[in-house]
Amino acid sequence: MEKYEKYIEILKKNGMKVTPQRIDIMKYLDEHRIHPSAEKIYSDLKEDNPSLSKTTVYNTLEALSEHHIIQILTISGSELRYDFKTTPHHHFMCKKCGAIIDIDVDCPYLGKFMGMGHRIDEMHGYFKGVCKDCLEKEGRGENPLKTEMNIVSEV
Amino acid sequence: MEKYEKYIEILKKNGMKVTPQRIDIMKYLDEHRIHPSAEKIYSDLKEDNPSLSKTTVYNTLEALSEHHIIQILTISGSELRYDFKTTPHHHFMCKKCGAIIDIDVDCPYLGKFMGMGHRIDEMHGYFKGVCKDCLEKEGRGENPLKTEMNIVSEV
DNA sequence: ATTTTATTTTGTAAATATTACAATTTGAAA
DNA sequence: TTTCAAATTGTAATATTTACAAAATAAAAT
Ligand SMILES: [Mn+2]
Ligand SMILES: [Mn+2]
Ligand SMILES: [Zn+2]
Ligand SMILES: [Zn+2]
Repeated sequence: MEKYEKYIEILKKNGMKVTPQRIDIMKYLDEHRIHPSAEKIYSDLKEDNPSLSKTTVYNTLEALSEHHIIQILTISGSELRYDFKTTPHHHFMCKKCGAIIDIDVDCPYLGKFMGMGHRIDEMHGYFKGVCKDCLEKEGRGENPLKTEMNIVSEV
Repeated sequence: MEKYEKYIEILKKNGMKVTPQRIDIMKYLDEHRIHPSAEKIYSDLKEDNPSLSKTTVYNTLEALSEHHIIQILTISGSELRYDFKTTPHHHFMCKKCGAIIDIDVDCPYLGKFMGMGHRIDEMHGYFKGVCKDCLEKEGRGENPLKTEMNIVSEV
């Protein structure tokens, strides 16, 4: 795995200095599409680079997101999660196991919102519930949404 | 303003004890549809009830959300915001002034997601940008989304 | 109306995530 | 090679949320 060129390219294209920490963090996000937290990125990368600072992780994530190289997900509510993929897509979070997975659809409402006069910079579609794997382990249980809206299709 | 009956009804219907603090918090959320934070609810209500505890605010918000009397928004990323309205709708947050406003649309993807085998309990549509008012004060500026996807309609 | 009891409220302390800051290091331009 | 703005590091501070135990109280039982 010696493919750093990809990340160096991206950094240079954005006028950012190329540092080993930035390359490591980008590579980690690119190869771990689980939308990890800053803490997970830090603790995993620290194994191979013990001098890595948590502040560097936060600084880097902030810088990358400002350049739209990564996007920040607020789906969890307790910690920010980071996504190497910046093209619009939705996310599902399992409240049992914490997994966050991509849902590849694009939102049909963007045009409508633009017409309201606001400037839209980001859009996030978040769904929360219990994932297929967890359901198979623990049973399907109740679906709170069903009581409050009409479900289009049931599995 | 002596309409506590509404909130008492809701609490009783959900098998929750009726307390003045819970009534105050529900009434506040019902009458302040700005999706306030726990801190804002606390500091505003504390003026009329100086013995109110912040823990009570958090406990109450947690209890109300578990009974689906309110919903929790993770749109901000730095603090949770609370919404008395629980029927599905989207939100827009202005990154300049912090305002969060309702967008009344419903998501056409719910059926598709259900078909994937996950149990969906919540859905959140979050849009972020700069609101109309802030734009009029400070100019429209750049729209980062425009570079990454095709905008359907521009104002 | 009084007693009883499980629940709620309260205040403080602890936990967690994130940011601020100053000293040191370093990437890259000169 | 020298220079220097920018990045990294470690620590301290901040902010939000949760844990916990004692006191208060809503509501059920008497
Ligand atoms: Mn994603
Ligand atoms: Mn709302
Ligand atoms: Zn799961
Ligand atoms: Zn605004």
